[in-house]
Amino acid sequence: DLILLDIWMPDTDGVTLLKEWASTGQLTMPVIMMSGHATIDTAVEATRFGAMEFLEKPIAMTRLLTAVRSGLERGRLMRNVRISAPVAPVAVETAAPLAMQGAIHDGGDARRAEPTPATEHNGVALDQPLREARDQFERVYFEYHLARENYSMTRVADRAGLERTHLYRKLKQLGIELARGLRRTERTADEPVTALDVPLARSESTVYSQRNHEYDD
Amino acid sequence: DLILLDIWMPDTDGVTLLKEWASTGQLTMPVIMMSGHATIDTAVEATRFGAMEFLEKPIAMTRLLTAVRSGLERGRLMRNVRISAPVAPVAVETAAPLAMQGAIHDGGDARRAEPTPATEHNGVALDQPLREARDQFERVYFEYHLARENYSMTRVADRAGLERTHLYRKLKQLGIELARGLRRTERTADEPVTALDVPLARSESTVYSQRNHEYDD
DNA sequence: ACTTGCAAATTTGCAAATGCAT
DNA sequence: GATGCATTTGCAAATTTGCAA
Repeated sequence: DLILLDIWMPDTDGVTLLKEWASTGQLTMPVIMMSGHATIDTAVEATRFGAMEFLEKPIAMTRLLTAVRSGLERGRLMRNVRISAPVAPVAVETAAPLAMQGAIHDGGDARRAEPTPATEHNGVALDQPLREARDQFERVYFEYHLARENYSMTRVADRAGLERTHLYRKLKQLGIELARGLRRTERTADEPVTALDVPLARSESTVYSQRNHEYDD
Repeated sequence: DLILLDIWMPDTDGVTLLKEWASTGQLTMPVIMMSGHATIDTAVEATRFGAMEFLEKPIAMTRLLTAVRSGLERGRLMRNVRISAPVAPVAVETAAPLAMQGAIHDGGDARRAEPTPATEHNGVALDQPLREARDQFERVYFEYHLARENYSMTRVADRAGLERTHLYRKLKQLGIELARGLRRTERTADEPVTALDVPLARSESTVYSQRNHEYDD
C-alpha cells in the first residue's frame, strides 16, 4: 500500500490533500509526490507533511521504481511500528532518518493499538519466516549505518565488519538503493546519481542470488 | 540560538553538513537553509534531515524575519521538551522482553545519554558488526517463537520456515538452550508469551560452526 | 525428540575488471 | 593518457540449510 500523489489535480492540489490527511491522522501509508511544475516551497511543504519522496516530472522510470520499492518497504515498517512522529513542522530527524519517518500521526488518537504486538521487534515483524524477518532486520541495520556514515561504503563496510565489495552485493540483494546519498555534494537535479540509477531498479534477473522461489510444502 | 545554513559553501555543502549533524545527534537547534541555486531534491533532502525552512535567494527580508522568529520560538520549545527522539520512533516493547541479553553495549562511545541513543533499535544494538547484530536479532526471533509455541520445535520450525532438524543446529549455534521441561504444558499458541525468563545458556563448546576465530589480517 | 552425515544452496572474502572523474 | 577511487564480477572457500538416516 502506497500512495502516488500528483500535485496538479482537477479539484484540489496534492499538497492540500496531503495536509488534510496528515491533520486527520489518515496518513497511514507512504506517500510519494509527483509533479511537473513544483516550486521548492511546495516540495518542502510536502516533505514536511509526511511525503516520502518528491519526484519531478519527467520522472525516470528507475527512480520511480526505486521510490516505490522503498516506499513499500517503509510501509511495511510503518505498519509494524506505531510511529507518532511530530505533526506539523517539528521534525528533527536525528539519526536513522531513512529507517522510517513519515506517518505523521495526529497525536492523541492512536486507538488502533493492538493488544499484543509482540509480533515485532526492532520495527521488524517477528511473525514471519526467519529469512524474511532477518532480511528486514538487515535492511534496518544497513539503512541505519548508511545514514550514519553518510553513505560512505568504506566506513559502513568497516562498521559492519564486511568486505566493502560484499557490502554492495548485500545492499543490492536487500533492495537498498544508494541513490539517495549524495555522498559527495549536491549534484542531483537533472542528473540524479550517475551509475547507481540503473542496476537494481529493473534487472531482477541479475540479482546475484535467487532465493525467492515459493517453497511449496 | 538558531542556524542559518547556506548550501553553497567553500568546503562542504549545507546539506551534507546538516546530515552530519543529524546523524551525530548534534542537531540541537533549528536550522534554516538558504540557497540561491537549489533543486527540489536538495530542498526535500534538507527538510527530511531536519531543516526547518528552506529559503531561496533572493530572500525577502520579511520572510527571513518570519522564519527566524518562528525558528527561535521553536528553539525555545525544543529546549524545553528536550525534543526526545522524534525519529527512531520504534517503541513497541510490550511482549518481547527477552530482547537484549547477550552482552550488548560495550564501552564504545555510548556515553552520551542523550535523547537518541540510536545505537540500538529496540533491543538489538545496531552498532556492532553485522554478524553479531544479526545473531542477536535471531536470538530474539527464536526466543520469541519458542515461547510463543511453547517450545514445540515442530511448530517453531514451521513458523520460521526452517527444517526442524536445522532448527536444532541453529539454536545450538546461537546458544539458546531449550532444556526447559515445559514443552509439554497444555497450552496453545494464542496465549501470550509466558516463560520468557529462561536464561540463555551458552555452550560455546558445542557450537557447531566455528566462526569466532580471530581474523588476523 | 534430538543428532549426524552429506550434498546442494548461499554467503563471504579476495583479486581482478570496469567505470568515472580529476 | 595517467591516476585514484567507487562499483562490479569471477571464483573458491566457508557457512547454512534440507533431507535421509
